[in-house]
Amino acid sequence: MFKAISTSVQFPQQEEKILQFWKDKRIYAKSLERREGAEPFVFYEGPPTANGLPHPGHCLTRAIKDLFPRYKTMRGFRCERKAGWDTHGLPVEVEVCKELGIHGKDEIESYGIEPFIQQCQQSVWRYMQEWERLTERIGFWIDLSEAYVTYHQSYVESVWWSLKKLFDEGLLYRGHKIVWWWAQGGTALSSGEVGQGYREVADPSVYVKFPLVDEENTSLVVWTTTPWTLPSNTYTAVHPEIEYALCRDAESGERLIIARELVEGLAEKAKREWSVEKTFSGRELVGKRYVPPTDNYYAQHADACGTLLDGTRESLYWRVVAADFVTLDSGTGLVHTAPAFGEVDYELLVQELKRFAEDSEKPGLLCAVGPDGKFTEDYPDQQGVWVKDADKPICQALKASGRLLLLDQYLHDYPFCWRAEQDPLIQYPRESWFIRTTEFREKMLANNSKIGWLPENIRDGRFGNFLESNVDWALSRERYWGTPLPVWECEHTGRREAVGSYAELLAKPEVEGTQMWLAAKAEKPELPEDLKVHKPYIDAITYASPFAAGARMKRVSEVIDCWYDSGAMPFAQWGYPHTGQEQFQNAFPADFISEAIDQTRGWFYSQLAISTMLFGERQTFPHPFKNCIVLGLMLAEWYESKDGKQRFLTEEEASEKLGGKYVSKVGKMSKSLRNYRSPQEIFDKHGADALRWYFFANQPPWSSIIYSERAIRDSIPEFMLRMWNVLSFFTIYAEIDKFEGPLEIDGSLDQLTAAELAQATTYRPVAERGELDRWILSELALATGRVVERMDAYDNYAACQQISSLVDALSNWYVRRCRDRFWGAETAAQSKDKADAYWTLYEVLVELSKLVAPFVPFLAESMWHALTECVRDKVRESVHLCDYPQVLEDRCDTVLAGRMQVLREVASLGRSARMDAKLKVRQPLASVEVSLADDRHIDWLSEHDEIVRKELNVKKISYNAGNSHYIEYQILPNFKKLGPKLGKRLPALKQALGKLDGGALLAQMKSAGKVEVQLDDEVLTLDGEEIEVRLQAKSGWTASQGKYCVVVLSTDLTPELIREGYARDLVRFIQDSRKQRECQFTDRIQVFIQVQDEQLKTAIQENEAYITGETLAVDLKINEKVPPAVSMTSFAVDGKSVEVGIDVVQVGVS
RNA sequence: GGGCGCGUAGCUCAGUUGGUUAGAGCGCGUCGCUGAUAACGACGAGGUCCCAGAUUCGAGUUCUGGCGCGCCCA
Repeated sequence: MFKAISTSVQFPQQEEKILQFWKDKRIYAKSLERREGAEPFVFYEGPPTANGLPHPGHCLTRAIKDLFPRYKTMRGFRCERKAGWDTHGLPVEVEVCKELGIHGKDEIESYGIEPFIQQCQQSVWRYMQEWERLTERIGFWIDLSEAYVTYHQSYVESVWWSLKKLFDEGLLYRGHKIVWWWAQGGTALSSGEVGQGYREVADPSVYVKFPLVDEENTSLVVWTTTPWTLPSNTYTAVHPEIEYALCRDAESGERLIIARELVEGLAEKAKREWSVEKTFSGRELVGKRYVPPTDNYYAQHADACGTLLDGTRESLYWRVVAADFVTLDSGTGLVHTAPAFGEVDYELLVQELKRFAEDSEKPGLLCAVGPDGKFTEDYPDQQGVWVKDADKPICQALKASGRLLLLDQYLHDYPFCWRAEQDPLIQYPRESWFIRTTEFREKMLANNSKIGWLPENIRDGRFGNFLESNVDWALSRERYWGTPLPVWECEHTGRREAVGSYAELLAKPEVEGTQMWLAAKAEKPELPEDLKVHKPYIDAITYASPFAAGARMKRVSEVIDCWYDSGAMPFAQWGYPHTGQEQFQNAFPADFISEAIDQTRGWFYSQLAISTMLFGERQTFPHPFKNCIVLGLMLAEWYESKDGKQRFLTEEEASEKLGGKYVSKVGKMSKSLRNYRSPQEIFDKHGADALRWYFFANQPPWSSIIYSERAIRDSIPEFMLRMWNVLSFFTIYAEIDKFEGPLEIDGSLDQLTAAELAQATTYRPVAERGELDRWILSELALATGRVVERMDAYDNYAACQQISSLVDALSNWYVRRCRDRFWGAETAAQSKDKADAYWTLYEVLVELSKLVAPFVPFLAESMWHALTECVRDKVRESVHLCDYPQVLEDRCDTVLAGRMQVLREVASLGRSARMDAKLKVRQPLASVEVSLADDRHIDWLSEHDEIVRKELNVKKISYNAGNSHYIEYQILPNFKKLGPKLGKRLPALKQALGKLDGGALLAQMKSAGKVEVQLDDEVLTLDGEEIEVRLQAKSGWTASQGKYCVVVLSTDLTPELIREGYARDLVRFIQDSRKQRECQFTDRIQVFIQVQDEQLKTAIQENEAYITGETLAVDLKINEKVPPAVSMTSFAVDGKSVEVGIDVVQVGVS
């Protein structure tokens, strides 16, 4: 038996109950147990950091990460889901510094590294609870209790193992690199961090003259936006292919060298008159020596020379060199090169160094700036001055010495520290550790080419390009809270070795320093063991050097980039290879991962790079992941007052506080602006399913998604509520009719498949049921097939569209057209048709609950429970323990689908035509005529149009194809078919067909099966496939036209039809009264009517049986005495007044 | 400056190997239907499919060059 379910439902509360049910009954665990031994579907969780609050963007990733594992589990795979947390890195340190009120490395060190990292370890769990709550609330099933954690000893040791492997293969090395340097914080920043800090600023734009040494009164003109780098100038770069010009200044007579193309523009800017004396290629400039803008280094090294490989002599500094990176986009075509402060500049120096012989003097790295960002004694003029503060005095000095040609301002984007917004970053040379990823470029590309990227353009676009321009991975960080680089160095020889685990370290000869950890632990027993593999404890451990007798091996001081931690996750989550070898083998590579697009250079790369380097012996790509959905950016939507004074409101708040005067805004989500609402608000107001469905069904996941409360709210009526209403409808009548459903079945039940349901006594073979039943079951089967196909291709968006249109078909056609089958007086046991209707709707709902389970898991569970309550102990306790629906091929009926589509169009056009004629549907009409483009379905339609007659409230529908006098027929060529055949003659054919009588052509086609058309000198014969018939109602008729047909209304009304319409109006009014009186569906009533108008009275009397039947009235009391308890309400039917009152006489009679 | 993506109705977006009448949802307005419905249906916008060229019998769709926006990177 079923219990009626109310249509008013509070999804959020319902979801909370489902959460509790899942927890109490261990449903997630059971869903895994059920798949024990099944083929695995491997999912990797990209670890979030738990030291910040989760925001709406995380909801999307967590939703999509849940969807596919749920789906695959229902499809029969075993999908373990291990959670993970990213816990290392600069953001953690910065948070802790904030709390402690300290800034910069000096202060950390004086605070003490030991207490500092202890704080860091604590800090990473700050928002753990919020994260876990979000994860659970959105319905993301993942094993949080066994989460991997990047600071755990086993994880760190896995990372060490991998680094040792790279070290032993010569892939981990120490070298120079120009990094983005945060001088105040004393550290390099990762590219991701730098990217967050770009801001538009105005920098000085200076054009400086570099006088040539060997040509009097002639200067190179060089441009820079960083005057502070001029004291470290080393070379001037030109492009060998670009044309340069020697110009003469009309006034001063001095000669200047500038790229030919830029002469005029620059002269104008400088307000000078320059005449070009001659031009030459950049190649001719190469090697020319010049005087640098400041003499700090020049004074000492002006004539320094070295020996080249070919034995010739070359000056070390201040000459023109060739470089391909020089362009004419800005500047002068001559580029000031300071290798200490630019990556390309540095590269140029490296190239230069290669030209010199092994034993020669070589150019050094000129760098007049210290790591603190201040000038050193190498540039005494500004010693101790912060570089940016030196721009002005340097320009002044240049002006004084006559070297300054032009001073201007230049607007451009420049990076600042993302944590300290006032601190500009500078490029600066540092020694650091690198991984030789460039050696694996080809392999990484090959690996990438096999990955199933969604969207596909990531492979050859963003990600592919990134791999193409791969540079060695700058691995080390001069920080504290991170995986320590496991390299120990001999204090005498400088030789190094890597260590793969803590045990391996302790097994080294003459180990010392372990007591530091032991002492800390003794003092604070609560410290987690994991800290012993971190700074400073690990730094304390030394051992005897194998390279020099008596020397000690000491660890290098750096920690590593935390991106390496996350990229090592495929094996480190198991502690591989020290532990978890089997788990690793079983869960590598992943079938599926998903993160937002910002992970392209982050987790997607770190995983691919590490895996490619480490598991190169694997012959089959891709690894470590096969498919990856790259999610779009999540944008915030908010409302604000027109003057922008009140911002970041919800729509409700805005309309409340600001009246109508507000505007909506969309923008990037920003932590500092706090322009988004907590996900919890959405969960409380609308529920997790609404949010999930909005994410899955409203756009492909890789397009950017606006986190719009309104849009999320809209997904409730559009889809969820519609489905819920159908469920509610079913249960209301199933209860009234005592439909037993699966209770009829004595045999075994499990998950209510078609085969199980077929055991029921009143369940009839589908083939024996009516058109509508067969149709909706066919729609279900067809939709199931398409959903599975799309989901297997990781295309949730298209899958959702299939589900949506299925629910629309169910609610707006099947149920709508079947309602009276459920209202009949006979019970389901008595009436085959009624039983068919129940079984059909029941089965569709059961399968639908499984179909939507991965998408809206809460709603699906509620549906499943409502549908299975009566057989609870016999069937699976959760829809998530069921198998995903199978496509029942024998139920797919595409012919029926096509016919029903025409039928639905007839109904739709009929309503449209009625609208035009201002004839409301309650007014019955004698007939309509339907003109079809072809006669394929005519017979079927004539037999099965009862549903449309009811829908349109007409007595008769007549059909024709090609012989209606209401219709004009236009014949067009089928362009697709005839295009390749006729080519240029197609427009002529179109014209020729247009001139002929369409009706006649159609008749010809009918009788002969072909038409003949005169085209030029030729007669073309066209078959039915080669022409297209287009219908148009002739003017003057109430008609509506669609894709397949035209519907023409007969608007003639007889008095009888009019009276019938009156009766329907009355029924409608009585039903409304029942509703207002809150009558039960089965209550019997007495109807009192006071009516004077004779026509109306006749109408009521004539249709009494109809009226009482529809309204469950015992009888109608017309113009009789009304008991005082009955209140009368008057209303007008077609302008004729009538008073109606009702009284319940029998409660709940079924 | 480079790479990638996007530009279609008031808003958010679909638009399948090119086929002649370009769609959906939302919002808004009007009307209608309704004893499942907080729903639903119909009608309304008269769309320079960002612009310009090219290919083609035919271009929203392909190619080239612009313009604008977003993201990533310099």
